[in-house]
Amino acid sequence: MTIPTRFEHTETAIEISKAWDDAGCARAKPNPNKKPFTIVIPPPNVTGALHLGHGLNNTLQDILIRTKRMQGFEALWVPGTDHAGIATQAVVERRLKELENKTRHDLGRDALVKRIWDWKDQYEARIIDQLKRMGCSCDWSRVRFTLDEQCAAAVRATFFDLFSKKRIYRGKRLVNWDTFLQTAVSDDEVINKTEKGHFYHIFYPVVDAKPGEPTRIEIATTRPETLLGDTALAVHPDPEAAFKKSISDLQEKLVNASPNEKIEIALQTKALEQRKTEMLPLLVKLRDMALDGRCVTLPLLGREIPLIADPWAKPEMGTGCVKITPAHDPNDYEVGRRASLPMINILNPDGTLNAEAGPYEGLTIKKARTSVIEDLEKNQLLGDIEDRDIELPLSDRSKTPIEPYLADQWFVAMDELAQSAMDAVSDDRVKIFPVRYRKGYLDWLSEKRDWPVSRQLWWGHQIPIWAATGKTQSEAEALAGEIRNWSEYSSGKLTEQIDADEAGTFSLFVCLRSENRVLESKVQSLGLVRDSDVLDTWFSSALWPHSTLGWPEQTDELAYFYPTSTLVTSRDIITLWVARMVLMGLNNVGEIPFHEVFIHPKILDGMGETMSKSKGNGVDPNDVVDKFGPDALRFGLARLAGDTQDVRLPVQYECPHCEKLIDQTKKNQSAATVDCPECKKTFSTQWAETAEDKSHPRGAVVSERFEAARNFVNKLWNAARFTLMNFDDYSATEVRLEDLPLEDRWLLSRLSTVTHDVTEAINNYHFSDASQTLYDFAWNEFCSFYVEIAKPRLSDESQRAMTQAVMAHGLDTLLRLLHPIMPFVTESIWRYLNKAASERGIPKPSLAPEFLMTADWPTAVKDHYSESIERQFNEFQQVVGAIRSIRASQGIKPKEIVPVAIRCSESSMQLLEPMRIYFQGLAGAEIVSLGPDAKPFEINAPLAITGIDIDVYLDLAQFIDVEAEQGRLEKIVDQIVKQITGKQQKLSNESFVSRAPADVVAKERESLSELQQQLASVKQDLQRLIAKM
RNA sequence: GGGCGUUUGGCUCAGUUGGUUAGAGCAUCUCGUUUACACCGAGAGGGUCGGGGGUUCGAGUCCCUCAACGCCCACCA
Repeated sequence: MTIPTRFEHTETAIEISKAWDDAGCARAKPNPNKKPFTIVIPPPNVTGALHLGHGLNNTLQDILIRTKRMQGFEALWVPGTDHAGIATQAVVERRLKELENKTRHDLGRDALVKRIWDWKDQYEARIIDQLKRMGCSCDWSRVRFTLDEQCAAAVRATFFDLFSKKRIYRGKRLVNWDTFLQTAVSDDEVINKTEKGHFYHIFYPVVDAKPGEPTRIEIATTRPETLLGDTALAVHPDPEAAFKKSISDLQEKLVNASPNEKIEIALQTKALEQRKTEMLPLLVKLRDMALDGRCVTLPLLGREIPLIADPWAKPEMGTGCVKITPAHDPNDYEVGRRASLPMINILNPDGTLNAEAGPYEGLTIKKARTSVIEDLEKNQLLGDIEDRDIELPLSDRSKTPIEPYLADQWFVAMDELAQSAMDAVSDDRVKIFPVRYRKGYLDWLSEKRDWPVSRQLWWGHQIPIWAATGKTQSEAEALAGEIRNWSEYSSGKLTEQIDADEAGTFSLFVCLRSENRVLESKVQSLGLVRDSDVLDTWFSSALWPHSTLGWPEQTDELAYFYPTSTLVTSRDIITLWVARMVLMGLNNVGEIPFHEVFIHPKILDGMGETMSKSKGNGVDPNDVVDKFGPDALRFGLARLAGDTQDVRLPVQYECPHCEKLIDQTKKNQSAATVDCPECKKTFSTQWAETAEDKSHPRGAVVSERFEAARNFVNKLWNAARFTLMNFDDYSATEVRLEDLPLEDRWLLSRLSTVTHDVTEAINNYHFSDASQTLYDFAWNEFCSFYVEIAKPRLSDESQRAMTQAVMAHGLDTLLRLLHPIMPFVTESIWRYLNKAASERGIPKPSLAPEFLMTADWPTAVKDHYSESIERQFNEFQQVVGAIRSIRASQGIKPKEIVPVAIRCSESSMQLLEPMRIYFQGLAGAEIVSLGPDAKPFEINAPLAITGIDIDVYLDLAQFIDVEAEQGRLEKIVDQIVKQITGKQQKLSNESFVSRAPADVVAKERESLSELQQQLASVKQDLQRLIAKM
C-alpha cells in the first residue's frame, strides 16, 4: 500500500469535505430511534470575517458535535449568522461616508438597506467559507440568518405575544442617544472613556434675595451647555444628616480597613468634617429657601427656575448644590420625576441644539459649550474652572459621544421574564460551566431593568406597530372600537392598546401578528402609521434556539431537537444573549433553550488584548488553515484553551517575499502595509483598501503556536504510513487476548485508559485535557514505543500477523478518538486503512464503516485494562530511558551496542525477559545478564531508578570516558546526599513522625534506606573507577 | 466603588482532595542520515511557584495581606 509521503492538507480537506457533503454525514433529522444532541451556533455578526476567537468557539462546538454523532446521537448543529443591527449599519454607513462622503439620508432607507444586504451577502458567504474550511460539521441545509423570513416570523409572533400580555409598553425614557447614528443604544452598547475635561463653577442669581440670604448660588458642572435645559437647582433636604451619614459610613469602613486604607479614611474624614463646618450653615440656609419655594434665574436664558430640596444633591460633592437637567441626565431625570419638573429637550436628533436653546439654536454641543462659557464670563456668572478627568460615555459602534436624550421608546418589562430566567439557573435546569459565571448571570437579571428594544435604525426587524397619535380619549377609543369589530381581530391577527402620555394626549397602537399586506393597508386606511424603528438586534438573537427550529410553527424539528443540548459561547454575552435566550425560550416555548452552557476562554493577542475586528488584531482562521492546515488550527486551539484562563496567542505576519515571521505590534497590526525588516520589501495586510496598498502581495497573519500542532498531524500521518507499508499481506485474524505478548497487552490497556480519559474530558468540556492526552499517547506511546517495538516483530513471521492485527486496531481506535479534534487527517488515513485492512478489531475483526465521521465512538474495554501491565511496561520504559541517558553522557556512538546487566527481582525478570530483544532497537543495548543474580561489570556505569527496585549496569570497558563518568557519578552522589539529608531531617523531626500518617512515615523510611543503598553502591563504583585510573 | 479572574523556567500553559526530586510544548545547547517522520530521534541545561505573613509534621496547593495585570458591572454634578 502506498500512501503519499506528505499529508497535503489543502487538497485533502477539499476532497473530504465534498465526500462528507455528498454522503450527508452532517445532516440531521428527527429520528425516534436515536437521542438528539443539538447545538445552535452563536451566530457570528455579518459585520466582518471571523477571527481566531470564533475559531476557538466553533472548534469546540464541532468537537462536541462530532463526538456525540459518533456516540450514536442524532447530532444537529444549526449554522447561521446574525444581522447585528447597529453594528452592521454602522460599518456600512462609515464606509459610505469614507468612500463616497454620503450619509444614509443621501441614499434613503431602501437604498441603504439594499447596500447592507449586499454587505451581508458578501460576509455571510465569507463566514460560511471560513467555517467550512475549518471543518465545522454543521447541517448546511439549515443555514439561518436572524433577519430571514423564518426568524422574522418568530420575531413578529414574539412581539405580538408580549404586546398582548402588556409586557411590551411605550415609554418616554432617557435613552443613550448616538448623535452620529441617530439612534438610541442600550446601556450595553455604551463604553466609557476617561478624558481630560473641566469642572466649571457657575452662579445662578437668586430671585428677590432677602437680607442675610446669598444673592447667587454656586454650582459646578462638567457640562455647562446643558444649563439651557435646566428646570431647577437642588440642595439636600437635610444636609446635616447627610454629612453625618457619610462620616459614619467612613467609620464603618475603618473596621475592616488595611493600614493604608486607614490612613486614607482618616484623611477623608478630616476633610469631610472641615467641609461640614464650612458649608453646613450655607446649605441649611439654601435648604430653607428651597422649602420656602424660592427661585433662581437661569443664566443666559433668564428663565426662573425653582430651588428644590432633593437627596440627589449630595452635600459632600461639588458645591453641595446641583443643577437639574431632567431631559439630559439620567439622575436629573429621576429628580425631575420626583419633583414633577418640566423636562426640556434642547437637542435635535443630530446633536445640534434646538429652539429651546434660544440664541444657541443650531450650534453643535461643542460650539454651544464654548459660547455658553464666553457668555457666562461676560455676565460675570462664571467662577473657577478646575481641570478634571471626566468619564465620557461613547457609543461602542460609532465611537462618538453619547447624549442622554428623552425619547419615546418601546420597552420589554423584565420583572417576570427575568425571574423565570433566574429560576431556570438557580434550580439547575440550565447549568453554566464553569460555575463561577452563574453569579454574573443572576446578578444582572436580578436588577430586572426593563429592556429598551427600539432602535432608530433602518437595518433590522421593523417594529410591527401601527400608531395613531395625538388623539383625544374618545377618538382613540372610537378607532379601537372599529378595529375590534374586524374578523381579523377576533381571529387573533392583530391587537391594540390605548396609551396616554403625561400631556394627556392619547395614542392607539395596533400590533399585527404576522406579515399581511392586506391587513396592513386596512390598518393604514384608518390613518395609522407604522413605527419606523427597528428592534434591538438581541431581540431576534434571543429567539435563536427555537426560531431556527421553526417556531412559531410546531415543527417536528422543534419537538425533537428542542431544548438544545449545549450552548458554547464566550463570557461577554452571558447577560446580553444567554439570559435573554433563556427568558424568551421559556416565554415562547415554555421550556428552557438549552441544558448546559459552556463558557470558553477568550483568545488574546500577544499584548494581552482580546481579538476583535474593530481593534485590527484579529487573525483570520483561513490564514492559519492555509499555512498549517485545518487540523493543526483545531488541535492547536483545543490544546491551548484550558478552562481557567484566557489564552495569549502571539501572532506574526509572514512576509510573502522571504517567509520571515514578523511579530505583530500595536503599530503594525492595524497598518495597511508593512515593510519586512529582513528583505526590506513591502507587503499588504487585511486592511489594505487602496489600489496601491493592494498591489503588494498579502502577508498572512499566522502564529507559530500552531507549528507544534502541524507537527503532530505530520507525526500521525507518518505513523499511519509506516503501519500501512507493512500491511500488504494483512488479513483479518481473530486474536485471543491471552495469546498476546506484554507489549500488545500494554497497548490495549493504554487504549482502554486513553479512551476512558478522553471521553470523560470531552463530556466535561475539558478540551485541552483531551487534546493533551491524545497527543501524549499518540506520540510518546504509540509511535515511540509501540511502533518501534513492532519493527522487529513485523519481520518475525511467527509474530507478524498478530502484530498487524493489534496495530490495525490501535490505529483504528486512535483515529476515532482524534477525529473530533482533527477530522481531515483522520478521515484521510481512515480511507487508506480501509483499503489495506477493511476488517479489523480485537478480539474479533469486523468490517469498518466507510466514513470515520459517522463511525462508532470507541468504548473503554474493561478487559483490556490492566494496571499491573501498565506498571510493568512503565518499568521497561524507565530502564530504556536509563540506558539512553548513560549512553549520551558517555558519548557512546549510536551504532555501538553496549553490554548491559540488569539486576532485578524475579518478577521483574519475568517481565523483562521477553522484552530483551527490544533493548537493542530502543537503547542500543544487549542484555547480557538479567535477574537477581546479574553481575555488574568490571567498569560499570550504574544507574539506579527511584521507585523501582532495579539496578542497571552498563559495561563501559571499551567506551569509558573516565572524566565524564566521574563527573556524572559525583553529580549523582551529590543529588542522593541532598535527598538523604532532607529525609533524615524529616524523620528526626519528632512531630513529623508522631503526627504524620503512618503510611507516609513508612514510605519516607523505606525510600531513605533505598537511597542509602544506592549511595553506597554509587560510591563503590566511583572508587573503583578512580582505582582503575 | 462592587464583582470575577490571573500572576509557576526566555515564551505559552498544566499542576486533581496539601505528602517523595514542581511537569509539558516551543525556544536554547550537545549528539545523531537506525528500512514512518529533520514537520524526526536521543540527551542536557534552565523555575522555589508575584511579595510578605499565617495554619500545618508538611503548602505552588488552605487562610490573611500587599502589589501588578485583565475582564464585567456601577458611577458623582
